Amino acid sequence: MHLNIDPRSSTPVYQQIVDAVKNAVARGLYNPGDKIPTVREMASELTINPNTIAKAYQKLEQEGVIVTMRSRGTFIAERKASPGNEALKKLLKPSLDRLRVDAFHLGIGPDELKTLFLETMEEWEKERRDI
Amino acid sequence: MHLNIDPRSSTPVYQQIVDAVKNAVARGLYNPGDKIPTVREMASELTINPNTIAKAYQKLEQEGVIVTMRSRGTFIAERKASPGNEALKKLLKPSLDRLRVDAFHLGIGPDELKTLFLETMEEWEKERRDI
DNA sequence: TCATTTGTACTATTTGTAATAGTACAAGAA
DNA sequence: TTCTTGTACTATTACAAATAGTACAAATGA
Repeated sequence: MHLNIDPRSSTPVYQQIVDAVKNAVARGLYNPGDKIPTVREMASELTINPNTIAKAYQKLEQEGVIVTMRSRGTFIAERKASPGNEALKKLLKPSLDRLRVDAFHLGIGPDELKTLFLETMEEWEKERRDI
Repeated sequence: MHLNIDPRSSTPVYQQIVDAVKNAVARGLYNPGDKIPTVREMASELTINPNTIAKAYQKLEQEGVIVTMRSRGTFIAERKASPGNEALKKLLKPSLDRLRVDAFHLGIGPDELKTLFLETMEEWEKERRDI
């Protein structure tokens, strides 16, 4: 579990941990059932207070990314199925709009953005062979 | 300038203003040369401290979204050209990756995400006829 | 049974950022 | 000059993040 945490970043450390774990799972670096380090282990690895790690794990569990089993450890959760849900798709709308706004102010038009998006999607699909 | 600011949000008020203005410009609601309210005007409209508005305007000027002219007011800047810049495109990579990760954890696969993305792009192009 | 492991809970403290309040200044317009 | 408008500065309050330290709860495993 090599996480790059930047204590000087404006995004909170616990949030960086949440993001990093979600990223690793989405990339297939961790699969359901895999054990991740204990709160105390990761705290000493990263020289971060255990409370901060615990907070990150609690958020990850709330989001259904991991499951914790007392005295056994913490594990990557089974992936939720639930596709086709319209409500869920709407959760992505703000991110998509944000992307469009950012692109605009970088001087990147709709066509270029489409290309960049499709390129990124292809990269992801190459890396993950297990989806 | 009807901005919806939520003082209880976790994102700072000045950042909400920055986002709202960038959003309005990207949607074509404001065009280069348009005057936006003065610091004091917007402060009294939104009942927010002028210092907070000033901070937002300073950030917007740093990003090249607006230009301020002392004693005249603040205006939407000319849009920067600068397309085709590889470095700029790389700035969008984190947002694109983030989108992919969020979609994954919502149970939305690559194909569905592509569809959602293209739908969003079409909506934007319908709204803006002046790009 | 009993020690160990592991996540959880709690309080106190420090630090940094956001926001407000109030005042004052600088530069251009009228 | 007077007014407008953005800018700068200090002080203060409020809140979230992070650390530190301690203790507890539940399951494991010898």
